[in-house]
Amino acid sequence: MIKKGPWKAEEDEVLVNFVNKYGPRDWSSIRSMGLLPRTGKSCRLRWINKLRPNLKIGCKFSAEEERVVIDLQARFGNKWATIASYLQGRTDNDVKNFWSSRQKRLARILQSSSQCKPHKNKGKAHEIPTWQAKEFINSTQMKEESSSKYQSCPSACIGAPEMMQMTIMPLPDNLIAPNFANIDSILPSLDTIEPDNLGKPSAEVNPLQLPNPKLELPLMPESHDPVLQGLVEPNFLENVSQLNFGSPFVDNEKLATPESFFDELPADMFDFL
DNA sequence: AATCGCCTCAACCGCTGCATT
DNA sequence: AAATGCAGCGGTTGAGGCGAT
Repeated sequence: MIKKGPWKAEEDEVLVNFVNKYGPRDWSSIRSMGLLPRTGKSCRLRWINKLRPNLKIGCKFSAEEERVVIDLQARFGNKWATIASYLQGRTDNDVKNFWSSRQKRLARILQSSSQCKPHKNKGKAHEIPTWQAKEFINSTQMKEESSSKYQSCPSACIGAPEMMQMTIMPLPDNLIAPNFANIDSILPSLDTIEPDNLGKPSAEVNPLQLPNPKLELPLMPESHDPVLQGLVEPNFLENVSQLNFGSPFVDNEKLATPESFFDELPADMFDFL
């Protein structure tokens, strides 16, 4: 009979003793030896995610870690184990959970911003009123039209004629922000990461929190979540107006109305941030 | 105080690649 | 070369906590 579900302290103890004695391998022998009625797979997962030494248990991702995950996800995609190898004390499960909850959060922001109905979670700090979302779109478009540096991505020309009639926030000339549509431009130093390090266990890679001259990621403005922080700041519109939402995944012809705009966006459009 | 919705986290599942037989 | 088992990875789900109403 194979046991599933939450682990008990006694089971953890048995598992730790096993690893101390035989090392983190031969997981299936834990069951065959009659030590635990768990699959080797389950034992391995428990060890990696909870019992392994030097894990950051119950510790939220710091702003720095969040920034690293966001940057590396843009570069590597959903290679959670690879990303986790750059974060000391974090597992692929941690990174995966962080990312998926962040995605849900962003998706909900877009969703609530695109619907003119009362917000279910009133009071949440990251809510965006619809009017803000609309100006968000407009200011982005105006930026596209007014700045030649965004012309490299024509698909950023989003919106419809009626949207042009909306109030436009003036764009301060002194604002400087990276062109997030080209994620590589904000990841210059990642080019220097040695490929040989990718995929290795964190103990073998230079974790971000250890001295690593080759991994110096550019700092975003101080924030907990760079996206949400930017959205709730007083200068929200000024910030978002700097963003280029050009995306190869957006079919411009479908973006006929402000209402349809958010529906057509890929859920991960904010990944550029 | 009760309810609801969201968030986080732990654990499982399915799949793939690799090593061994 | 084929079969098998194992390790590892990414996706998904469910439970519990927490804050807002």
